[in-house]
Amino acid sequence: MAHKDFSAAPWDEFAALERLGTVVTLSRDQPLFHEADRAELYFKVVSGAIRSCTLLADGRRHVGEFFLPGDFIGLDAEASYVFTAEAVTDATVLRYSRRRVDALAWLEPRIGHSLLRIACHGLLVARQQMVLLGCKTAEERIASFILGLAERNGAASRVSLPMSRSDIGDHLGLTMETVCRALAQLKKDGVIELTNHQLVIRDRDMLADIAAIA
Amino acid sequence: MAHKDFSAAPWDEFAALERLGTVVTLSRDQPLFHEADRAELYFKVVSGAIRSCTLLADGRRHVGEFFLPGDFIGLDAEASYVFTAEAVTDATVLRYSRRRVDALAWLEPRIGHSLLRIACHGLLVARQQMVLLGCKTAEERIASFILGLAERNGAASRVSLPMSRSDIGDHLGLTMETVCRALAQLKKDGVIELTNHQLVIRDRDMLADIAAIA
DNA sequence: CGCCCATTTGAAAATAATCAATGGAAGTGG
DNA sequence: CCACTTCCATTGATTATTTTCAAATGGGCG
Repeated sequence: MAHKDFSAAPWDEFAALERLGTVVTLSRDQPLFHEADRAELYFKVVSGAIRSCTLLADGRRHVGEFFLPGDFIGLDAEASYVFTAEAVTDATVLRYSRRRVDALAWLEPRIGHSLLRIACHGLLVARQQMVLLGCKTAEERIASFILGLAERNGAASRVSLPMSRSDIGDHLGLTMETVCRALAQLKKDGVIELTNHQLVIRDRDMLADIAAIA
Repeated sequence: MAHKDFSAAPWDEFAALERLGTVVTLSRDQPLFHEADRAELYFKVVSGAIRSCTLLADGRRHVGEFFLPGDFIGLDAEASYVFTAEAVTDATVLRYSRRRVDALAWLEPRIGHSLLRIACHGLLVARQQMVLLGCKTAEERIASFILGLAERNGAASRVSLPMSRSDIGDHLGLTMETVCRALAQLKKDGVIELTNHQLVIRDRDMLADIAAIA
């Protein structure tokens, strides 16, 4: 699951791990790993954006998450990865040996506890996404998505949208066209300003209203 | 997240905890805890079924999970519960002091590791559900749901449906009526037999086909 | 400058939701 | 034990949201 330093404390331990990481650079659409690969590595995004994808047999695609700088990838894997991770844009990530991190977790309860907290936070996010997918209309989904991105960016009103409209659609259970129309509606209503990959929140309260947060 | 003994080993530790639990009995629709309650307890289902619910401001409801005998509830909570847990049917659960379990986890890495594995498995299930909600048609959702229940029941072909059609609908992002129609269709096609709260899988391969598993 | 691809917009079609009525099972009280 | 009541499930008809199909626009990059 994605994770930012929402609570500083549990990360002190991970700071010590940083230097164990190896830098990996990815270009747009390049895979970091594939579904069913043996999960031998953990990653942390340094720059750019990564998406996790799952494909159904007939080609339908689901984008589970967008990983942004600071987010960890694969910490929650079991034996194999259950999704493919691909670069949304050119990106750099740090690569860690899972074996080494896990060994540390056994020796040092604080590390293990950090991993657990990250997993639990991932579950929290996953549950919100399930509510979004299970209950919300197209416009509500888009509004929720924008607010979520803004929060991850320190509640800034300027939000970067590095991913394509299709990526957004596959993440929100909508088609590209529906994403466009919902964004156009929000723009028309003066709630957001929008250029292709940059967005400004003009009326956060209205946006939160539309998002129909639980 | 829900959890069964999908892998026996990490549960040996928990077996030792069993005797710390207190029995709680619930009657149909009775809440076990509410969203936003301080999370001071963990639970394990002994009999019956529990559902986790989230309500939007306008009354739309999402059922996150159905917890069946053997499943744990609340292991992944942060400070407060993020959903309400209610009895689907009359049920009995075991109640554990979270404080005590967590203390043990700090002392004993194996306990902590068990908690982590449960959380990761919860994420796995959550991701599958997001794919279901994000990509699948009504009939595919119902087929996936039935298969999921059957698996949790040891891949038996006889499956109990203790929950109402509305519960199923709110879990799958469908209305009660659509659930009925999809079930009727599967019945008509001879894939399942169905009486109100009991279901028999007649053609598992066909059902798996329809489910459009990744 | 021009090409290519992503995005946007429009019109038609489809899936699921809503509205409405009926059927049936479980539970209550006489 | 039966009649009654209530709630849940089912089925049908209509509506609505979103998808699909199609075309046009526009931005970014060579």
